[in-house]
Amino acid sequence: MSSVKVPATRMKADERRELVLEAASRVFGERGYVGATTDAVARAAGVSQPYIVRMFGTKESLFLAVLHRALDRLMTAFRAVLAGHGPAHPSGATDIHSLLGAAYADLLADRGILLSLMQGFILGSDPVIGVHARAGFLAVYRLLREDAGFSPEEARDFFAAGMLLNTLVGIRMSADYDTDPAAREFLETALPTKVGFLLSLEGD
Amino acid sequence: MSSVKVPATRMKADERRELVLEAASRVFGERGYVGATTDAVARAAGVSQPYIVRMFGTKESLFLAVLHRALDRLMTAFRAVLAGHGPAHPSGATDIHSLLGAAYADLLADRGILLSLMQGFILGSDPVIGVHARAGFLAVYRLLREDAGFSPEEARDFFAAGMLLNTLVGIRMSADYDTDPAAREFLETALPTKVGFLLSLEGD
DNA sequence: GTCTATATGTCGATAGAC
DNA sequence: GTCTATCGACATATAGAC
Repeated sequence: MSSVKVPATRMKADERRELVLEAASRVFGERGYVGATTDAVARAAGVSQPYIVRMFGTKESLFLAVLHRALDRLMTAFRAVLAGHGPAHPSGATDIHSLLGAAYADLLADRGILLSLMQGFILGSDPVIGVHARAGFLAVYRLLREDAGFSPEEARDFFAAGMLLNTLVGIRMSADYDTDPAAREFLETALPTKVGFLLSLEGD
Repeated sequence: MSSVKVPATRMKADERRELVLEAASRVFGERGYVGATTDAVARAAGVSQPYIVRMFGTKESLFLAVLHRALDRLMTAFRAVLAGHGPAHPSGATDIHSLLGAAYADLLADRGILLSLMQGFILGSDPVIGVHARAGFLAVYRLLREDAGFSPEEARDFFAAGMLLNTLVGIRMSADYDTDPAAREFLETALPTKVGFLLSLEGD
């Protein structure tokens, strides 16, 4: 087993950047901001650790890039729904609530997006990351209130459902699906259309 | 300023343990599991760092103790409500939903409880902590379903509201209360009876 | 019961070659 | 655009005194 590092094939900056951000989202989502190492991100992206630092300057700005990428994906998906360009709801529902909820759950497909979002959300006490996390959170809130026409109570309940989804993914509730009836009941109640997909993500 | 370390006054093991757990809850809640250092916990508790390790063995088992303490507080508060011994609801409501919700929000008084709970919840991928976090989460779920008589949908919605509260505290949304109308509206909608208290917790 | 001193390991970041 | 080598800071855990 020769684990000699072969130089990664040259790539344009933008492509490599997106590739690294995707890897970083998964790593930050799994281990959290502090727990994730730039070395783990580098290995996940197939490049060297100093190159990660070279590209993003610091671990902190790498995380900020990951956070903003996640927020961009979220806002883009929501705007597509509001413009009538979003995917159909699995149950056939056509109301905005259901469609936005489904769009949010669909972000699960891009592993790490919701998890790194959530990691950012609990870093509110960090003087730099906290500012960005709150700004992003509130931007989504405004989109719901102003563009989607939600009432404050509807927006609150929508966010509550979203935070529950984030938490269920973060706690890896699907790991107990087969062995604990309560876990199974909870998952079937909270995200009936996504349980199968969650279970297919075995081993992080 | 002589910062020479004076030996902490001798104390019985149980008292010191509770004192350390309270300090550790705050530190873990603010910085997360990985971000918190045993040294920061030690300083917050007024003892030396090696003594923390001596008491709990490892940082991991210290966190597990913090997690279980938080779950104990939660379950105890809920059982008191169910036994009719809980505090009254600030709005005068007497239904179980409102009373349990108020009991949950009251845990905010013990700084760090809800935050370290949430920290545990997003550590599901950790092979040790994840197991304890899921077990605790599901124990609360069973209490709601079996002892409080909630339907699966009611339990889901109750948890959703709880996870939203945890997230709002974690992201320090109250930091934007005065400067961002959206933050203000959200906080007033999501936890009308607790905004004042949250704002009084200036500076973590 | 509690401390000081320190070994050991790890991580982010820099220097510099190709 | 990408790598290897390495420095310096910090954190957990151990050893052992009081």
